[in-house]
Amino acid sequence: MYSVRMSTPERLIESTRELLWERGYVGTSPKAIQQHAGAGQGSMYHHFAGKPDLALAAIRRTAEEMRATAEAVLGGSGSAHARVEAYLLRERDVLKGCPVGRLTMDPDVIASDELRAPVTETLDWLRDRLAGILEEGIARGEFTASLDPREVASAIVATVQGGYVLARSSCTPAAFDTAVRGLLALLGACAAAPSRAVSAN
Amino acid sequence: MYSVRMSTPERLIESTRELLWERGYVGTSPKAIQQHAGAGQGSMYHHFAGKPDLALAAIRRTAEEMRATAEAVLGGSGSAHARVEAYLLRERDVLKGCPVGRLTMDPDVIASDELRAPVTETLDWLRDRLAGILEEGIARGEFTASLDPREVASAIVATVQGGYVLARSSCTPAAFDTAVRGLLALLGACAAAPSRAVSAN
DNA sequence: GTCTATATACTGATAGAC
DNA sequence: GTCTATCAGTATATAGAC
Repeated sequence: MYSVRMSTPERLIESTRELLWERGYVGTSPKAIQQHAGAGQGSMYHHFAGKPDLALAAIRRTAEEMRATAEAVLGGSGSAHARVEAYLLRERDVLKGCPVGRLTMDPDVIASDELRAPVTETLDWLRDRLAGILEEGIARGEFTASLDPREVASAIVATVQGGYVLARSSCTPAAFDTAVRGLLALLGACAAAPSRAVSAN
Repeated sequence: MYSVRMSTPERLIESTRELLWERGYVGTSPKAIQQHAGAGQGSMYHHFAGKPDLALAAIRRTAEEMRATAEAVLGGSGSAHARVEAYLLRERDVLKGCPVGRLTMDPDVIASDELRAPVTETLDWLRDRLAGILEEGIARGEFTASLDPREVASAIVATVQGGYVLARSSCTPAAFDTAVRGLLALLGACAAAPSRAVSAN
């Protein structure tokens, strides 16, 4: 239930965001949204064409927020490794899963080009952003040049998405952290050998 | 629609397995199962107590099958690295997602200890199996001893689960492969330096 | 903008005939 | 074992009063 000071469309969008995160698109009914938002049926259908329309607004906002959250960490200063590490170790509501990534398991979202678009764009953006940082890192001699930045970036995003799966499977946020530490250990081993880097200078 | 030679309970379980894979628990109705199985309402409720009971039978079988499929690759001969690589590169119905892992995004599955148990057990088993293989690999000098087998095993499972997310997000199986190649590249860089391994012998 | 009434189809199940 | 009938409740709206 949101503050009365939030407009009805706002409350509907925010309620939809929460319910989509918690129950997915298939598991979220207009009625549940209305009750959560404290809005009537007519009110919802006055402001939005229907469930897909409202979901689209909610998904777009969630996607945008996720990009902003990631950018806040990835756009920081520090070495490439430090920024990737900061991204992986940033605080997360691990047991709730990724509000964007979970939508890929929703058949009705995947079946709709419109609903899927913000998901695709966000994960693509994240992978490309990480790839750019990794490329910088390679150029600076932080990582061995043998790494393909795009492949490693994909592995990073996948580890995070899969980390949510492991955490939810075992009902322990620690399972997420374990996977992330495994990835960081592998990434750390790809630091360009210091001795060689030094001798190359 | 299954062969008439399959018993009704069998057809119901197999139909449930397919629908759970495709639409999840929340998105799968008893009616849809019955139609897919070519069975009537009464028939389904005669053999199973209800939707959760039937889903449990289906999930258990899917989990068992996944363990068998993984074991067929992981139990093979070859170096630890080769077996992990074979597991990661094995053929998959990538765009359909992981029939076990996708259940972690199903609120009703996660909320039920009984339905969640086979999921937890399977992913735990897979991580432990991989950890054992990695430990072997470290003992044989294939990987640097600085790696924690359990952490890396978690990262491997997570990359696979997240690979499905990336593939479904972009509707391209290649996205899965890209993430896997990234992980394999990182893992390859953790091969115990050959020169040092030789000099240590 | 919000409300109530109404509508069709589906959900998940029970009852009892055959 | 399978079938049809029935049921209370939900899903996803539309219509029209206020």
